[in-house]
Amino acid sequence: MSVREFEPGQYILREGDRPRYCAYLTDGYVYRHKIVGDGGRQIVSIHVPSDFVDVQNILLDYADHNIQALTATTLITVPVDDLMKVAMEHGSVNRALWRETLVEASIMREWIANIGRRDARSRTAHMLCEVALRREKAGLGARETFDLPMTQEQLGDALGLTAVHVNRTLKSLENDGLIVRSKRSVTVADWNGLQSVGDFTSNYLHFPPSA
Amino acid sequence: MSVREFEPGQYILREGDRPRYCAYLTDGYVYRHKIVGDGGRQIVSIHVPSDFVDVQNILLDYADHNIQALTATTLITVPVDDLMKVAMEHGSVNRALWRETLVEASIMREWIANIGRRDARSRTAHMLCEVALRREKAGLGARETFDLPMTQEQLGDALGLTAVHVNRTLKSLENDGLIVRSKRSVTVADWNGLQSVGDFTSNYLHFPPSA
DNA sequence: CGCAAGATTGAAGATATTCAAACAGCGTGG
DNA sequence: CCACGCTGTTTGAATATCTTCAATCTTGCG
Repeated sequence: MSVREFEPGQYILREGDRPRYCAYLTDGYVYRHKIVGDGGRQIVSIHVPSDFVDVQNILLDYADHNIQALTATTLITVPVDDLMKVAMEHGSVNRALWRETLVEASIMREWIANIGRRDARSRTAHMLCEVALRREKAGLGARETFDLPMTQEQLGDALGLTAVHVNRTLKSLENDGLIVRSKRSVTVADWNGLQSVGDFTSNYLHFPPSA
Repeated sequence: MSVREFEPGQYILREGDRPRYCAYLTDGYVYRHKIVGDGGRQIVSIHVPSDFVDVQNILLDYADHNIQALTATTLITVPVDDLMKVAMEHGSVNRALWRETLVEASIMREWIANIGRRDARSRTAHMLCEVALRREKAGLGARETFDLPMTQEQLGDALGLTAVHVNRTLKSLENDGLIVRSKRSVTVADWNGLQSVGDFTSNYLHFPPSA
């Protein structure tokens, strides 16, 4: 295995590529996205440190989506074949990796519901809650304060909205005292309120039962 | 393992339940869905015979979504523990099951993109193409003709639309000669056209290379 | 300083929803 | 056999939400 650094915006894997490495994210944000016919882009997942970002492709012959660095990131990469070998020899590794992909799938289901059935305000609040909580659980600081290094364009691509509408939505959340923005960092001013607006519960994240 | 029959609408697993069985679908349609705060429902996947419908929950402690029979269905169920035991002892079973969950995850990514970035017409066409092709690959007949036993309400829940809008959208596709409807079955009148409107390519389904 | 990328705002327009009503198909019971 | 009721479909009109277009403003940075 080896440590690799990526620049903001740099592609880690492109759609159609054959995955060779599996990567564990130690620092920075990474996201996956797909491009649709009219040129639109949809971000399908966001990753925080301690996520595996390429197990999804481990058993598939080619990538069905792009993986890109959002910020400067550090990844630990392991050749797919080696990882599979270890997984096959050690049931616990196998189960852990598999479980990771299942949790990811659960998050994707929630995204489908979020994008399909919640309006812009609720949808945006929901996603802020998710990122906040996943960062907190990864030991990256309290849920109330975190850097959200995404442009409004990128947020729109993640939420199925336009950048303009994201702007108005964030403003609305801020006006209601739910969040505070300064530059590109977000502070949750009212966690319960945000959670309520976002119709958010953390069940789907399948956090292991805390000790 | 045992064979179980379900009535249309019957729940196979409910959100919050502890999954005990893993099921292989031999006959009928099954779908998964989540309920959001305002009572809205979002279908997050549709299953055709030859799909495993409960591997997603196999390593998770409780179900994060509901699984429901769309039509009368036949499932072969295997206790989760037994299946895991077999998977741990046989690498090929392990890989096959895992791969199945990864393909499902890929389909969910496409759904996110479909709902997030395509308009109603394109979105609807895309889903028709997906179901048509998955049925065909499962040996259930040519892609051009298949029963679509979903109500427009259910279609709406799958597409993130209202039933009313689904109705207008289907009419529009029919008026353009892309599909023909009679009762609740759909015929694809112009596969290439539908595929084009739906911005559909089958890459994300990860069909094994045909012999 | 001056550029470039991103954020913000307004106005107009498109897309989808909501509400309401009418209609069709189908199984049940008289 | 037909009436009834139920579920689902279809249609229209009004409305809400989100997008598009375009301009202005802000911020970071060479």
